[in-house]
Amino acid sequence: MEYHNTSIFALPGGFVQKNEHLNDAVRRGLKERTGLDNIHLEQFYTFGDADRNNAEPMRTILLNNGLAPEKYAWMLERFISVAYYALINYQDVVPQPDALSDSCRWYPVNALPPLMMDHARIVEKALQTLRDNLDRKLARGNMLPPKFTMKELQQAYEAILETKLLRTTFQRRMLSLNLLERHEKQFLGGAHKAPYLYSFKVVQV
Amino acid sequence: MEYHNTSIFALPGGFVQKNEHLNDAVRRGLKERTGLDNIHLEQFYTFGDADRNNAEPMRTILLNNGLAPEKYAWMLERFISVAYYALINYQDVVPQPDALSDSCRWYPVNALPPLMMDHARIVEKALQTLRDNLDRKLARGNMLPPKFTMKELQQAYEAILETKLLRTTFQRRMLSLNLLERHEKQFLGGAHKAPYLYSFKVVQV
DNA sequence: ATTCTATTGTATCAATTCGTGACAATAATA
DNA sequence: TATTATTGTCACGAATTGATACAATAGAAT
Repeated sequence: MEYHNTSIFALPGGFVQKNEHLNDAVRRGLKERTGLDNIHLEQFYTFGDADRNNAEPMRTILLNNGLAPEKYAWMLERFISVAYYALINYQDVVPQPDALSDSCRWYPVNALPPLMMDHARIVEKALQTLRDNLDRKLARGNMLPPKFTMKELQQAYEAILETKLLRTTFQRRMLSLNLLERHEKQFLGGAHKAPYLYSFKVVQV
Repeated sequence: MEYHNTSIFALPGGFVQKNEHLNDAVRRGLKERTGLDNIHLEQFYTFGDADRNNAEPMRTILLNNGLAPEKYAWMLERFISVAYYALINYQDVVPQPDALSDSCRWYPVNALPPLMMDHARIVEKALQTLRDNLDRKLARGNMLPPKFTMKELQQAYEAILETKLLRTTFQRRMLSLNLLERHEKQFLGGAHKAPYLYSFKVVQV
């Protein structure tokens, strides 16, 4: 997300209202930027160093939006950020900028613009959290369609872990995890045997 | 921790000062209650429901401490709690109550008094977090002395996971994790073969 | 219709890891 | 010196994993 006329890039975020549940505030933010609703959001860390807030960029942002910094003094103060990620299919979503920003769009994680404050660290921590114990996380995520092929599942793993996996071993392991339900075959592919479709079983708490 | 004359029990906690790092605030709280310093603290979740704060018990606590609720109105307001745990040897520590409480002591997790607000859920979440991927966590914790026997290590696992583990398998697995360094033997035990001492290798980032 | 092609579901087999039991090697004690 | 409980390690079958092979297709090309 880039703020108006500033070349300052940031992760999308927002403030929690006085009587709003923290989780609701995050859902609200997600809805505003993406239109998405009913998405599983995973809280992964709370960043609370006092010096992570930098009044300067914030002042610049306000000024470039025609807002008097004195009137929005609270925005320049120190705040604590509770960070969340969601797993979605980015092709389904065109993110919308908010009033302060002129662009909000997807970037590959390895080609992010320089981010303000400690936002790069936040991305790092999100990836780290996501990568360990991926199995249960993909099931709760919203990255794959309700029904998907084993190949799509494998590609999701490979994208997140940034490694290649062996097809047969992967398939055997996935099936043994007992998280998948097998459905009818999918016929509309190429000139080859059609794959089964799978879905995640309803969550076993 | 029990508040003065109230039968209200709570996990020890505190507020973050305006210019204090979040992590420092937690360290400060730990130091005040336990005298412990340089302990690895693991942040595990941030609890932010708006209705988790309940003004009533807080008002009772203030009144029973001779404090006027009007003067401490901010304490009755909604706040967000960032939760941390640490792994320590509880026998090394006698926790100290603070100004508002008349006792602060250890309880077995399965024999906790009824806790105020959502503190029982916080304990639950801490245990859950701790239990998965225990291997790396014990190494960073401060539960075991710098050098310990394989048996002590196993007992730590068994205490946390609340299961019995097989001695041979456990030993083999621990050694294969490549986290331990073996030292000289320990001679002061009973009438039997003396065990080796081990320590955790310096953290491999 | 028939052949061809790429992908998919499984089977197979060796390599590795794990569960289990056995056993020899002690420190202290009697 | 014998006794005793605990420890380090080995041994062996069972289970899991890595790697390769191969038959079964769904559609395209002939």
